[in-house]
Amino acid sequence: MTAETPRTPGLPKAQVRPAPDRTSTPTPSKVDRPTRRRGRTRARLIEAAFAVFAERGFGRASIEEICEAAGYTRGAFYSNFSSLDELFFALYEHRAQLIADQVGGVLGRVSGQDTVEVLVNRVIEALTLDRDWIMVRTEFLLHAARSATIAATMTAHRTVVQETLARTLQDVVDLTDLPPALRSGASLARAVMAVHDGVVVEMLLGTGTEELKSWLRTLLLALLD
Amino acid sequence: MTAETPRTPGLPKAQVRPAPDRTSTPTPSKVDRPTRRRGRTRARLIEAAFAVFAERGFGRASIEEICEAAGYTRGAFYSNFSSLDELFFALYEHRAQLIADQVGGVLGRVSGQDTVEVLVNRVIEALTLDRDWIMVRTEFLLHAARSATIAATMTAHRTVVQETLARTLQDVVDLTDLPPALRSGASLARAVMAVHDGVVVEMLLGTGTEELKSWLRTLLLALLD
DNA sequence: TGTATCGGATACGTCAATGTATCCGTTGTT
DNA sequence: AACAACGGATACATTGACGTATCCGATACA
Repeated sequence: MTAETPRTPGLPKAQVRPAPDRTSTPTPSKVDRPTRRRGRTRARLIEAAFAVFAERGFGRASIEEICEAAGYTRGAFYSNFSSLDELFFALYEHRAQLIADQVGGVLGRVSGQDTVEVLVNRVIEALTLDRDWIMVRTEFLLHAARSATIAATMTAHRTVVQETLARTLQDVVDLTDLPPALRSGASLARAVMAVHDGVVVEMLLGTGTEELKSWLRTLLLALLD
Repeated sequence: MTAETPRTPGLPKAQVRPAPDRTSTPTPSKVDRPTRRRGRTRARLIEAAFAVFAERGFGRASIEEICEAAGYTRGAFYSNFSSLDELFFALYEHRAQLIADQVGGVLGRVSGQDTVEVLVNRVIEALTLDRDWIMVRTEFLLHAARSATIAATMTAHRTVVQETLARTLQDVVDLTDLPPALRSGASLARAVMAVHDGVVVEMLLGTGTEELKSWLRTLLLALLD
């Protein structure tokens, strides 16, 4: 009940199952590709989970609540995931990928000779300050703190972003005089991420986005200039 | 069952109840002071909650689990708190107070003329890097993100620490050349807390305490020197 | 168009956790 | 020492969320 969003099926195609032993591949393009409908359902559940986790928190979110928000019943959930943790994990990977792409997009190709200020502005532009995402990310961080496996996943994603940042910040290394320990793109990237992580705490306590961007700029310039 | 810690009562004295209308104060020192036993029970429940929240997370911790860890039954809990949130709140206030005291203790009186490096070392010494506390604090931060009231509480506590830091950092303002926006004890304190908050994220992902202190020192020196 | 199969819905049993109502031992007072 | 009140334990009823077993409509392939 109270479902008003999807309710519109999709169009399957193939599945991941035990593979009915197709010795003679009928159509060369349907080996184990997951069904279309399935993909949509998964995606919708993940999106709904994002909203619910952001609003209620992981601890207080129930499977049913998420399904309701997505316009499905628990049957759909259990058909796609085996636990709430698994969904949470999938959600994190999905969004983290988006973030990485975004950062990569904005900082993509280094534009040769820029001033530090210009570089800082691009970096700030690239870093996310979306409150919902920050909240979900923070919950995930807490999970990582309790599971080496999850921590590894999160670290891996951070590394991707960090490396992108490092390439951009490589230029800064020569533009300004930095303490020895910070004289590398990698360590500068690590520093920028730390500052970002720190500033973001204030966002959770109510500071507005613009104010925070300004504060972030101040800090980064103080550090890098 | 499985209780092996307290189980030893305390000694009452008075209570907060509707006050039996004592018009003629019998003994001038027992107006509404909470019972001794009560205080101990509360304290033990709070300590147990700290351990349980740190290990299992707020979302997965049950009231019973905490009572068990404290050596009580749920009866004791409901006699002292009305919800898990309330206990969590009390726990936060308790620990936050300890932290504030500690920071105040270490940075208490400013020692006149120190080098920036010495000041930074004292600041680092003062800032907590206790993993359990960081985790509980992060959970609380997430609650604050969803409740203006809780956010206000947390901000208040941060302000206390920030002001202590500000007094200490007041000296730095003249010792080094900083960007205009950072030329005050208050903004420097805000910056130091941001860096601290940022570095602490790495701790949750597995970086060790010493490594982190070193990294924190690097960042603070780069910022302040 | 027929049909095997897939994806999600429905219905059910289970369990852990909650909150309350009540009881009993302990404590401080007279 | 007796007593009144307090603090915590015990017992109980309730509920909400979970996971599973099964069913039905939709879909792709022949």
